[in-house]
Amino acid sequence: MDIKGVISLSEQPVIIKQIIGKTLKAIRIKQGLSQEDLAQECDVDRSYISMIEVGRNEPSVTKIFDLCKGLKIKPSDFFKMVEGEYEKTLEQG
Amino acid sequence: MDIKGVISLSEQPVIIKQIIGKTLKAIRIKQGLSQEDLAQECDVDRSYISMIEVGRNEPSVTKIFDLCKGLKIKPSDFFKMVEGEYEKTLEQG
DNA sequence: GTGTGACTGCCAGTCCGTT
DNA sequence: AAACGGACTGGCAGTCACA
Repeated sequence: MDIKGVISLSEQPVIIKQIIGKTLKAIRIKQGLSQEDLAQECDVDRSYISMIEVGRNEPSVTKIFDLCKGLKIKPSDFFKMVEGEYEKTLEQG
Repeated sequence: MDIKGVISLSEQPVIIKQIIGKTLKAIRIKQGLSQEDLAQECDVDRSYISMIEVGRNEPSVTKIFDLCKGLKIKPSDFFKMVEGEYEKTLEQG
């Protein structure tokens, strides 16, 4: 088994949904919004925002696009952040 | 195959899953891979690849990361393509 | 203003047949 | 072979009520 196999095993190495939640929360806080504010902006349940941020639910891509609209950021920027955090987590193991 | 014809008359403005499928297929074809090749690479069912490409299923972000690994591209690049197509579709209305 | 147990409906994902 | 699609099911997305 080579290096590649060690790093990129497919079992359950990095939990993406937790990274998504962490990223979402960071952006929301930075913008001075409450979960409730964001929920209304995106027309979703407030507790749903909570679940995402805590890493209990993984939102679909469609939902992420909605959330990004509420946050007034580009989805591609959001995913870039997620990817960065993902790679960082992989390195740390 | 054009996205426009696929959009239903429901309130959904743009169907992200259709764009994801279109994007995935374009990349796969460009790399000269069959659905089966990619399925094996990502350890998923072959017909699942088909469903995504046809726009019947919307894969989770986690699955998209898996698929990108199989395609050897960066997820952020994938999402950038999706976003580009999304905005293009919005303009056309 | 935020987290969470409990619940339900729906859809992601698979199996298998068809082309 | 290579792709599509009908039919099925388990699990999770998403909601509500409360803490």
